[in-house]
Amino acid sequence: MKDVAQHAGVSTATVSRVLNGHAAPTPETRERVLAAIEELGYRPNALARSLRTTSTQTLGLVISDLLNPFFAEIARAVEDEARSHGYCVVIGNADESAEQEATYVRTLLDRRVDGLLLCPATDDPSLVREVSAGGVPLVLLDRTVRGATCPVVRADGSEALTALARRLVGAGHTRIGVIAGPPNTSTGRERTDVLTGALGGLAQVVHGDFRQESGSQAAARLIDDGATALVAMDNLMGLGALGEVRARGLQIPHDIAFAVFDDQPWFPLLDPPITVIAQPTVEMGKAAARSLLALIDGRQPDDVRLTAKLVLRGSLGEAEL
Amino acid sequence: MKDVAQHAGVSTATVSRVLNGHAAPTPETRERVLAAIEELGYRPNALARSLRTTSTQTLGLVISDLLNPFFAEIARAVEDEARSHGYCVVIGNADESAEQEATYVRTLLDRRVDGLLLCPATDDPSLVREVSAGGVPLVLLDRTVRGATCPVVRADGSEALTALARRLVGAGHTRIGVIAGPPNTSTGRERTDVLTGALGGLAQVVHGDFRQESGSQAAARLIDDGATALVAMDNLMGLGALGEVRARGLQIPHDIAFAVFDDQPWFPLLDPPITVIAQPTVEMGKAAARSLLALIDGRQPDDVRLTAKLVLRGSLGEAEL
DNA sequence: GAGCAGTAGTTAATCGATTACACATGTATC
DNA sequence: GATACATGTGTAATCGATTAACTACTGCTC
Repeated sequence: MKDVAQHAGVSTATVSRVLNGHAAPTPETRERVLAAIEELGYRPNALARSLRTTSTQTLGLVISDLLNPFFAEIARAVEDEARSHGYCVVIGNADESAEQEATYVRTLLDRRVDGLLLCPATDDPSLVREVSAGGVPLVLLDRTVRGATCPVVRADGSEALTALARRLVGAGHTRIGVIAGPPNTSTGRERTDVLTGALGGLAQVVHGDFRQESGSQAAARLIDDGATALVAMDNLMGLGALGEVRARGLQIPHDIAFAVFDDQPWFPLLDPPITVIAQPTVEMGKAAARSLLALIDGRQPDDVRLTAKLVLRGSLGEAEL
Repeated sequence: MKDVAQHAGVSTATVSRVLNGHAAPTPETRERVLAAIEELGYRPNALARSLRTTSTQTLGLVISDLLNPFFAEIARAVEDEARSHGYCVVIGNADESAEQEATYVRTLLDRRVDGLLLCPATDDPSLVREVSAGGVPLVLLDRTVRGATCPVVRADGSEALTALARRLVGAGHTRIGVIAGPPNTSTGRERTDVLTGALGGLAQVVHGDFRQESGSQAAARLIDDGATALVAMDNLMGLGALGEVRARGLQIPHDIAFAVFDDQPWFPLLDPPITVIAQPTVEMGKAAARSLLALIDGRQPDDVRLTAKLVLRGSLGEAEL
């Protein structure tokens, strides 16, 4: 910057004003400065700028698993929305581990992100409290924690799950296997509660960990126990469960009905196409980013609850008639 | 930091020394400083530290599309490897647009990442030159550019493609549709060249853009032109093409043989399971991160070429006998 | 022509860390 | 007892920007 100033025959203050569009420099000075910048190929040091202004124009996003297309889509949406407002997004991968999540959150805070989006790995509120205590704007995404005091953006699957339950019961299923998420996550618990509630006593629940492998194992147990229908509570466990169904040579929907919470582009390609509860992922990501930006702006955004929808495709068999 | 120093009755220099494990402070002073840090809940400002040390312990990764599971997996692997060496990764989404790619690269440079991993959207070397001119360590991943002067990490699919071609020809296919990547990407061009070369005059090539939609369109044209086999050059175009095949009610492999470059966890679940050329994505990501860290370390890593493998699963029909 | 307002630009403090150098103290050597 | 050397800590410059406070100049009014 000093070089640029010297080159243009002005002070660094003037260069800074040109750079930030401040209300001072003569058009003529402006030109000279811009020419010098161009000539020297100068680029301002964002670190120094941020140190001085205490604003990094960066949002932190900590998610459970980048490999989960659900989160990848969310990340993508957050990023799009943030960029359109001049913000960058730094993504942290917590790998469904509370410990790694905490590490990442702290790293992002140390780097002074202007705000944080968090998909909490567990519903333990201590990390959230820590962030809030630091005064950093925080929005929870997809999942919440006990006694959350910050805005939350999530999808509401109650209606869809109830509708799904009604169909399964109506079709005469009496042993319905539910491959649930971990009970210490809000989504894991709530989805399962709603579904099992709506199924009356017909549900058999096995908990997985939102990963593929746990899906196959849970499916194996449930099938062994005589389930005639399977509902997986997220797409990765759904993938695992499908693998198990295939491995056993069972036909969907003839031998077993099948549904998944979360849609994926390839579900329609299976034979039969898989019935799902689709979450508005892109909307969730965008809404969360908007809430966070509002918070950074000093406004107080409301919680956002978007609706997940049941999409019938055929894998439930007669339940879809 | 000043507060901590005051609290512990020492100077900021000593606090800094304790923080960085420097070879000076007395165990007793150390304790006092650590106690003060604990008590005040002090966390060092990474921006200030980076400004002073000119090291951010951060790598930049610019990829074409986070929603493409291939890149998501790479991102994940890069991140793992980087973290295990104490580095963070900032991911930028170029969306297959050269312009957005350039914007992102510059943003990352402005933030003074210690090094950059780039999956270039086109084979135009100007951006790479710009980065190199800035003296920032750079490694290319998956794709290269014309006359690249930096380390490149990629997968070599020649053998696999040749083997695939041999099988298709051997099975008597005479109109083989190739859904190719954009000709201005190194992977798009090379894979297509190898395959069409190996197919003699039997290939019909339609170029897509590595996205799902272009895959369906290309498939539609090729099927209209009488193709009896389809090979998609990446997983997203493969997904699109599969959709088109299904939409037309064609049976794989009876009506049409099908193969995709890139594996996906759900390919084995289709009926029949899809034959693919699998790239060692995790290895690619890790290798790239390692190369970049070596470069940052002042060493000169060699290019890395990993081998992609043909995985036969049944979607080629008699070509697999 | 003195006084005042307005404009363009400079000087220097500041953000929060790191680190070269200086200094004080204690120990070993002759 | 003087000299040398090691050790632990403090002082202050520095990284590269922003910006409040100040100065210099121009032009206008009375």
